[in-house]
Amino acid sequence: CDIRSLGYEEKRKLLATIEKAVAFVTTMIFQDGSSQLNSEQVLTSSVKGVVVLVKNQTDYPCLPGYSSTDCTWDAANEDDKLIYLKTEWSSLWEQEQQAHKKFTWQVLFQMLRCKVPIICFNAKDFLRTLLQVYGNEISWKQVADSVVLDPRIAAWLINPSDTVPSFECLIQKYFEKPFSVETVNTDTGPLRNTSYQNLGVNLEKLYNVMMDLAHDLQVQGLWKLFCTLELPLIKILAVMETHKIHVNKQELKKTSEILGLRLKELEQEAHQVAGERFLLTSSHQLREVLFEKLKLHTLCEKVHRTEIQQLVSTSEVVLNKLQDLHPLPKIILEYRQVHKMKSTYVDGLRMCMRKGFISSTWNQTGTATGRLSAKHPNIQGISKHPIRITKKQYIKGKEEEIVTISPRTLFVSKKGYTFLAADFSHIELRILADLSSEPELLKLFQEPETTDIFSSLASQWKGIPSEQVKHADREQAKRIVYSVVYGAGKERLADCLGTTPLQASQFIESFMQKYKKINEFTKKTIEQCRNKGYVVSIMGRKRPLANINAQDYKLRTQAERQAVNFVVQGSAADLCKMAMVEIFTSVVVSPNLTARLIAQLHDELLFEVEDSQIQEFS
DNA sequence: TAGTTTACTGTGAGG
DNA sequence: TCCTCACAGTAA
Ligand SMILES: [Mg+2]
Repeated sequence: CDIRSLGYEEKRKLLATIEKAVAFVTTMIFQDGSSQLNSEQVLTSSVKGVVVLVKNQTDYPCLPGYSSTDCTWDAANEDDKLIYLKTEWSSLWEQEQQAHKKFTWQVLFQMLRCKVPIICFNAKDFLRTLLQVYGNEISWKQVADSVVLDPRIAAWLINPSDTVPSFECLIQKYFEKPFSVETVNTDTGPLRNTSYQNLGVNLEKLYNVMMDLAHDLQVQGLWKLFCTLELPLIKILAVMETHKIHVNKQELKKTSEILGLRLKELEQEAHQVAGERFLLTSSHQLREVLFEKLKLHTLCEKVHRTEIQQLVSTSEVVLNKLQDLHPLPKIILEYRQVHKMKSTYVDGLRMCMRKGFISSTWNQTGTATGRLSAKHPNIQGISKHPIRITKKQYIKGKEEEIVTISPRTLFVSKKGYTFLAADFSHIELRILADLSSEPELLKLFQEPETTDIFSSLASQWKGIPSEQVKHADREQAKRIVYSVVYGAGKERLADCLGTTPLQASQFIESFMQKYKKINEFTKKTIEQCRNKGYVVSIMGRKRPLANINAQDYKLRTQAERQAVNFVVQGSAADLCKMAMVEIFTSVVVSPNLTARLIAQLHDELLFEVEDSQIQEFS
């Protein structure tokens, strides 16, 4: 039904029906007539309305106890209602339209409030759009209270390596019966009968595929992970995406100019010492200058090569080794640092800016390990370290000024609010200690005198008193631990530490000797993966690794490293998500806390907290 | 032909 | 050594 044709009594009845529904299957409709179920990229055109299939059948197979045999596709229940809710109004001043608008959000509000599951492909986009359209009528805490199901996330839990690009792909892969998606692209008229029916058919398919996936999740022991972690996260991310972070626009413009000037200077210097003009940003051209013209690599033992083409690399580690041979590498190193800062953190951020604010897009199904990822901007990858650059003061004459630029300070909290971060301490290493039961490592974590795990580790490993552990020892211990655990070879570790491969191999050997149980853990993990074809994290998250039994050595050993890495990184992701859900929920249920979650940086949560609530929130 | 799009590659920031 | 995203150059 179209709610515009309903009378008062019918509207009242509809709201009552909604209360008693078993599920809502829904999609947004866009201006161009497409929906979230079309394979073409959405979000290019604005939202026009929402279509909801209200499922009312009483013999509905309840989710946890679902068995796929009672599900028949053609039995679209007659009690089911398909409703269209128009969310955009051309002329709001007409009283009749005002009434429609009010009723529309009453329906949507009811759907969110009544805890009946809302099934939606890309549910995060749906919830975010509701918050954006009804920002004044619906609060973020109300959205956080709703119950949503997203089959895309279910599919990703079953196999995190394939991300399911569209609804069509989802149907092809997971729908028991081979039906194709009905094309719904009629860009004329509000909703013509044909497209209306096709949408109904597709929503019915969406419902059924969600049921099938729910069953699969239960069979694979992923149901609890899905319900307690991933589903609540959908709402959290939707709410996060509606919160805008203020960035210092003037500062951004100014630093872009300063960095641009410095780049010009460095470019000049580079051309001068190279004796020719070339593009400093081109690794190909730089390689020609450094290695074909100047032949610097011949004066240096064992230089790193590129992955695919096996050419001599121009990466930071190589340039560091070449520093004493020629002035060019040092100039390039600084150029790269300044260029990265300008292109990614200053100009890149400006591109993401809308009216002085930014808001990242979060991807819940983009990683193979269960982590989140962010883009536009990638707020998880903003540089921590400030850089110092010398700025020539042309106006005042010969004076030089040193300015420091730190990308993170470009983000500013709202007036009266403060950024507050909470993070885990060495979560991956703790998980490793737990999973391996390595006694020496466990002891270090349990000892109250351990203030810094890597310092203690360096002390214990090298047998030197903890007071004598230097910063370099700590850094070395840190690198060795993570490198060895995830299976780095001696060459890679040597590159990483700046030592010889021989020394690196001795480090690996001595580490394995001292912490035998860690080595046993990696062996056991690989063995389990060989037997089952997949590895499992603490919360039961899975990663199938088809190459674990491959003939090809390179592919097989890669799968082995991925297996070990997944168990640790994936388990860490589980715990970080648990913390995220728990802390977010505690803010939602609090009647007075107004703190907003800004970002998740894997093991760190960043909030914006009202100044007067910092104590209570902490 | 000139200009745009796409995929791949190398590099470097985060964890 | 694993998992990401952004940017720039290059060739198709
Ligand atoms: Mg930390």
